[in-house]
Amino acid sequence: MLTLQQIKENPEQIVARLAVKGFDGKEAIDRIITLDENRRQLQLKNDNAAAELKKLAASIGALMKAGNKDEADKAKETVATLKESQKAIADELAATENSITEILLSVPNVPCAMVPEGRTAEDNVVEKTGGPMPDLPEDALPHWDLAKKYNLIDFDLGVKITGAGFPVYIGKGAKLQRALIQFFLDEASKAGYVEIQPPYVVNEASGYGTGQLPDKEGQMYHVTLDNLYLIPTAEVPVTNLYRDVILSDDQLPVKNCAYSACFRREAGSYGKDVRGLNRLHQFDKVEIVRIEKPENSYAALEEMKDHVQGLLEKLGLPWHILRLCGGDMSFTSAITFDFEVYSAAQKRWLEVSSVSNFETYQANRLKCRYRAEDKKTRLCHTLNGSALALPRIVAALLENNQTPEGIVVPECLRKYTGFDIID
RNA sequence: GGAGAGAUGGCAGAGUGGUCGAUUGCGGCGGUCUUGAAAACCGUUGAGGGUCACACCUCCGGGGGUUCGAAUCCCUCUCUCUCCGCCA
Repeated sequence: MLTLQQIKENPEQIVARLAVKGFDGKEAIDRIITLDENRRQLQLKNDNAAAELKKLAASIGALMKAGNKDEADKAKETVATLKESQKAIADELAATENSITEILLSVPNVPCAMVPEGRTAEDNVVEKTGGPMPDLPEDALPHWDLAKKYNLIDFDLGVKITGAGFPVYIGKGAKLQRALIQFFLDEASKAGYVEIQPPYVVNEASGYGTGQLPDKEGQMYHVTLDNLYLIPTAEVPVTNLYRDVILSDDQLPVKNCAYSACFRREAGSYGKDVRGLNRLHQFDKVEIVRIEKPENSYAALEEMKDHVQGLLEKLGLPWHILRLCGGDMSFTSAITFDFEVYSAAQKRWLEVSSVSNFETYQANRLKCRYRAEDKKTRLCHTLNGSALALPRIVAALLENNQTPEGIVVPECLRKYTGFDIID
């Protein structure tokens, strides 16, 4: 969530920037400012009353010790009335604070200055394109047919044992998965990311920390018996490692990577978007997470983009980078770049990575701070990105690399798969 | 699943109703000494709100209660640890 400080510093600018996201924040921001003024007054009243009560309690203690019971009893009476009025103030203060938090939670992050205006995915800006565009024959097969032809993935078996969206990878299909995971992790390590193996199940507090709760509750699998949630991305456990933490100078920047299976209910998805590997309830992903000082976060973002681009280049896939417009960005992001690869048989672009800077929005909820040079605590900037999500990479690899002889495995993966071709 | 113990500042660990936001040790920071370092010694060192800055207020796992007064007593929830059982 946004900080009160941010809002108070420049409310007009915040409202103007929120409009880029298609969010009308005028009312909320005005209300927050009013409530905050109110809060400070109540705080002052409350503090004074509390101070008075403390003094009285101490004096009663002294009177009792001195054996002056009458005086003490008299003082007790004053305390009783004062206490009642203090309680009323305290309640009002608490209510005001709750209202402020509630409104703050409903206001999305402010897009940074580089975010283009726009409402939908149509308005995203193609920033950069690369990779070899394959020239496939007309009868090229989509990946779901290839998966069947070479017995790599069995969607029906997944349905049998679990349900739609839970594919079973078999033989070279399974090995290809493992190879990609290993490749992505090794590349991340080379780039200086410390590998983390997190739990795949998190508690409620972690869900709130990264903002999946309360808004996106329906998107996570919930283990009701133990009130735990299956992670939708490793971002959740990894970022929450730094919840309620004050990082020292030598701990920054934090660069973590993590492989995890990801679980998403994807309530409301349908149609061609969910065919084959395009959208799954369980998939594999290597995530990179960074925690940075504010002044470094945009340089870090560029570094992350370069890293992801490098992966796609090594895999030899046609890619482009989209700078998401305000309307297509997530609630919590200040800026997001999506990477898409071209899946040549489906003849469509598939999103394989999303790299975002959350600035202090996520850190504020997480209470992830660092000790600045002036010894004060400041909120960190948090960033994350997929590097990369497997299913659509697999879809594109299968489709783009199909030949009459079989599916050619990219050079960079061969030492992990142990084979050059799927036939 | 059964039985028990516990949750206090970066860590360890005191504190069982009255200046306790909290003894002490370790760690961190600053200094003295030293060519430098170590050791020793001295000082300093939680977070949030509030203020121009002070003052002041809140926080001893969460919530509620008793009391003039609670880290300390009561209720409740959550979590952790130990032993037994089961098990990768």
